[in-house]
Amino acid sequence: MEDNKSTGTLNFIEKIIEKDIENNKNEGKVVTRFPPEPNGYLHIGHAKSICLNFGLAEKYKGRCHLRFDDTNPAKEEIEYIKSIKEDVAWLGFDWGKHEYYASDYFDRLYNIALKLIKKGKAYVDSLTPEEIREYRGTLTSPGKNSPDRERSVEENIDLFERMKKGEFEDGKYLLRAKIDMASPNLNMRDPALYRIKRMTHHRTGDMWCIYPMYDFTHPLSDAFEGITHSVCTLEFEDHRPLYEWAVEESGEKIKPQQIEFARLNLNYTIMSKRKLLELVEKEDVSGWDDPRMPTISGIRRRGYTPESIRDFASRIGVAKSNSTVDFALLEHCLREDLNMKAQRVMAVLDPLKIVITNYPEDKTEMMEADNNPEDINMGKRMVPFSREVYIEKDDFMENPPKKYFRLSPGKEIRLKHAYYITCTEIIKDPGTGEILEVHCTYDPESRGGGTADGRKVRGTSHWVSAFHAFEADVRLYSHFFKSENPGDVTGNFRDDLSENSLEVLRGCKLEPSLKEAVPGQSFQFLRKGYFCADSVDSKPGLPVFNRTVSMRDTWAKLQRDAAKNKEHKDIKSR
RNA sequence: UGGGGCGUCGGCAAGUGGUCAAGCCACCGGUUUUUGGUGCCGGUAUCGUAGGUUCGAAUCCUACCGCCCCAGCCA
Repeated sequence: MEDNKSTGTLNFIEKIIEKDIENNKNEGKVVTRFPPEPNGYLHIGHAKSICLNFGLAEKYKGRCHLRFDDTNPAKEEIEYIKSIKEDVAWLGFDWGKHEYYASDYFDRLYNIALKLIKKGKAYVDSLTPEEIREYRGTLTSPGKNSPDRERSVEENIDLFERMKKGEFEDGKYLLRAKIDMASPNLNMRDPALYRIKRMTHHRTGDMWCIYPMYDFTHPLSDAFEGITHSVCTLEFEDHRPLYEWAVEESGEKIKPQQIEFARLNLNYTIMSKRKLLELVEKEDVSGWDDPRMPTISGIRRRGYTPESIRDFASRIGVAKSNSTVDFALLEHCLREDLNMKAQRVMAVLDPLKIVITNYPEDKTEMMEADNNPEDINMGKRMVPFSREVYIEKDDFMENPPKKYFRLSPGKEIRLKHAYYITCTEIIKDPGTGEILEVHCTYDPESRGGGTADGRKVRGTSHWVSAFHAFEADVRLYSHFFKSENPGDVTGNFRDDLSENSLEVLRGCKLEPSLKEAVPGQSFQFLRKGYFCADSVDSKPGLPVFNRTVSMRDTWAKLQRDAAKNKEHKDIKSR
């Protein structure tokens, strides 16, 4: 991971590594790994871990392995492997030839298990799952030894081999480590090493009837690959003694060191694969890549950039305290990145027609517009202007409040890159009173958006020529959950699903250049936010846009605060 | 009542005995602005609590308090 952006201070893992390098531990090598289980899509929390592990390898000139922890055929699928690889690569990391599968180690793992049995460090247990639980004891009382604990080595070997051959039904026997049933650490009370699961594995097929447990597989896989620093999340802290036991007993040369850090929590977001799967299965979302999902594929489709995610990861830091990061930080990182990169473009999402009465009816002018004022190298483009244009409905008010400097009767505003216009008349539906269109006059001297007399025009609106506009759907996304900590109150996170996290706007008026938008391409819709052509639903010449994030909007915020204050006053005066 | 962790500004997070307790996000002011965007300037903590050690402690010691994780043949 990059240094903490401004200060270059090291996080606690970097400190450990630098000390290890100083002491020439592992000959100064740094090898990390990202070890997903292929049973779901990666999410932003995984991104933190990916950036950490690959970042560490980059920083210390080592390498980072991508290893699929595929020891449980009941939950894992090929589809997930594909998506995981895509997501890691999209984030900008390259594992090169170091793509591994725990299932590739099944033979070696089996042999080490045999070795443990021969050393008297493992035994085959015939207790039922219920009995095992009873024998384990509780948090405050020690467990007791299984009657099978002193089974002879010969008998253990025989039974284990027959487990492998598939002679027994699932659950009949279990290979357990012989450690200490009285350990205050429950993980050390003779943990399971191998269970019988007569099930087809997505990679090894029907070759195996027994599968190794995580606590056995993980440390040994690390050791096999020469991992020096095995970085995982806090909940594995208790497993560390077992991790070290396994590495030690295996006799492998490299002794990887497990280091735990706090996983990412984000407010307004859930980060559990189980819960995300539930959203997919119950069709609360369109799929794993629904733009509201915190999955990497979801935020990618939403329009987030890999750079912004990496920046986010570097800013949140790495530590051991359980913490919840403010979603606003993620949005900030995104805006900062897109501000420099996204082409500016004009799109009217909620159109109101403006007729410029003193502008020739059949005239079209091409107005020159900056593609990005932050980067002149992005050049300019020409935008057609004509007698009738659309502006946003909320850029006009018949009876404006104080400090409203958009269009209103008698007021003059600037149409960005075009002309000053002054409101002269409001045309309403005689029946409903609804505003149908607004008539204005323009100042021909203000072409391009300024005048020689230098008069100040405070309001500037974006616009689209009615004649040249093309229509498209735009999707507005907002927080998926209405509470910061979904499920906090009722215990069910789905109760906090926001009912308006997706708003589809039909027939938005877009400037013609947008017709050519490429799926996945990001734009700044001037004054509205950053939008991205949807990579699934866009068709050639007919893009659909997703709002990635809105612009910061101090005016809207002022309005909200004012409304809130009024509400409070109303309540008080009652 | 067992074991393992964690407690520094509203949210992250530096700091590991010695000038004013970094920085970022958020928030609040001001300024610039052909995006009420961006940029720029400024503002906002005495470190879970209570004792102790010391000339001096967020940093050391003691005792409390609070929060998280662990009793899958899941990872």
